[in-house]
Amino acid sequence: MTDGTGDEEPGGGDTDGDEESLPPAPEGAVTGRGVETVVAPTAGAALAVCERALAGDALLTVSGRCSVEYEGRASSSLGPGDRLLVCKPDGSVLVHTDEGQQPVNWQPPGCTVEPALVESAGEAGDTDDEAAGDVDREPRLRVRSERTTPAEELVVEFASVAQVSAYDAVDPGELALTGTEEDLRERILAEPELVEPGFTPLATERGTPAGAVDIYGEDADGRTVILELKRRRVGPDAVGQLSRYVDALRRDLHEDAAVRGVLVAPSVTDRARRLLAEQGLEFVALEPPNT
Amino acid sequence: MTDGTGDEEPGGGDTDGDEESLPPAPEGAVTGRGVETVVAPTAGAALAVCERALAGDALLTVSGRCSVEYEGRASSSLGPGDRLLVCKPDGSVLVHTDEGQQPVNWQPPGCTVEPALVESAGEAGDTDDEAAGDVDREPRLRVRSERTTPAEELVVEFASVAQVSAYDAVDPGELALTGTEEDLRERILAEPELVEPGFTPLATERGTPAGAVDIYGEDADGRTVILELKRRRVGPDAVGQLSRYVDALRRDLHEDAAVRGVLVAPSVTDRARRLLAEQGLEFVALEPPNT
DNA sequence: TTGTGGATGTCGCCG
DNA sequence: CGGCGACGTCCACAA
Repeated sequence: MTDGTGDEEPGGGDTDGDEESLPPAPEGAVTGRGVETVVAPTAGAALAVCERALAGDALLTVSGRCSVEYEGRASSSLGPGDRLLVCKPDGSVLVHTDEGQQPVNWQPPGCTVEPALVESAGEAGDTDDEAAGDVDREPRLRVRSERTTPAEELVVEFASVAQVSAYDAVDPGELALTGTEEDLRERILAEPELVEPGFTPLATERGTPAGAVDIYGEDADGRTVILELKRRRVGPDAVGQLSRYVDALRRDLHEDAAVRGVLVAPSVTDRARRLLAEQGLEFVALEPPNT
Repeated sequence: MTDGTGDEEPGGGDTDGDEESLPPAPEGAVTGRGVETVVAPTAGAALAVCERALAGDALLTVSGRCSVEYEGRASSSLGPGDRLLVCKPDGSVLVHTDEGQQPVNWQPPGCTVEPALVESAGEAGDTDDEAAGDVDREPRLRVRSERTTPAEELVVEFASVAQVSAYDAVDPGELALTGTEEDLRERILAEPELVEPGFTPLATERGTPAGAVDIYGEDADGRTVILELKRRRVGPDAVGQLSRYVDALRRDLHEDAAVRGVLVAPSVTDRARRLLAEQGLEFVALEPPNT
């Protein structure tokens, strides 16, 4: 399936037989162009779509009222709210609220993802009377994701599922990005005089005891020059980085003061400029090509 | 609308009248629990749902075959593939492929989002014959997002829309997170002897010419002590940070060698430990509470 | 608006 | 697997 225009239902993609009894598309499912969706599903129907998506390496999205618990490198708890859960076939999990570019909770690629039905939560201070609406005392959809090294667990429990979708996504596209630090390096290697007249690059990624230097070379007088490149305006952290490399290389070459350190970036903050001056380091304004 | 269990259609939420002629829900739309969805829509139907979602501050998701162009701080181009587009009511835009936790392209909150119909792309080396399938020579859905400072533009053009959904999400939830650097600070302020016997915190976020110090205090002998806190294992960058603060404070206090610098973190890499030793700085192993 | 540093940062590369 | 640094990093907070 490479043209994505057919009406194949997700979940039936590869019949590896590694999972017995994949559920059929639930009643109310709408399908087309690689999508299988149920709006306002029962918890059971939502579970069925989840299982079919996961078994068929489809992109799973669930919209609904949910709570989220995370435990691992840190711990977090998130009360009920309407959110979008995305589970990718590579094991990534995202929980997005209606705000912010970043997910409120997540799990990196490579995680296990296990959907299940659970009896209603009834955990944190629920009002036990029956006035809470039509979602209590019903089975709920819970999606649990886990990984190791480090051990991390994410649990999303839906009080109500607004929509569940499986999308059989095929993506051969490769992102072509320009304007990166790598582009800046290539620009300098092609035109070393952009740094200063007589500058000669000798190596990239040259190793020092403190790490690899972006560009290593020498100036018109034969002095060693280290370049630290940044694709955007730099602050104090970049100065510290350059400083470490210069110190390490001076020590390594056993000849003090013969190593110049140059920070190459579009611009520099005041504090960073001061730090550069204090340490006898230099700055050259140059930005990466963007086309 | 606060319970999210009704069947209100998104897009009709606030009739501010600032947009004339909001389109009606297109034919084939399925609604329920705050969701309005069309599977395999025409480009026109997809546009209608997009407009209704944006006008009603709903979470908009579009699944389909698309290409993506970005230009701004950098530039990128992404060829056709099946992806998930998410547009949030705060102006965030995400383009997710089937892999990776991070979006392949995005726009931060505060952007304008403008959906439109365009005549088929026909830009990059298309085969102009009619064998390309049923999506060419048809109007296409294009979503264009823009912001200023910096000027950035993102354009997503769909050759085929598999599904479009508007989700009227309401989220009052607040994330409660523990295990952060802030938690580590509070732990130290509550039990300063965890750093060393006789340590006395005097201030947090104390300013220096190099920036604010995490914890400022003095040891049992009355010497000034600076703490730099990290919630996880630290590398050379954290040493550089601490070093800057110590240097700045020594200069500021006009009394050399009277300032101790201590890095407090769960652990430290070899290289960072060496850097600490070289600069006469110290390390204390301590991690943030995680519950 | 800009500067500065934290983050469950994520991601890729390399040893 | 860990170290290291880039990233269109995003993000909150302070000046």
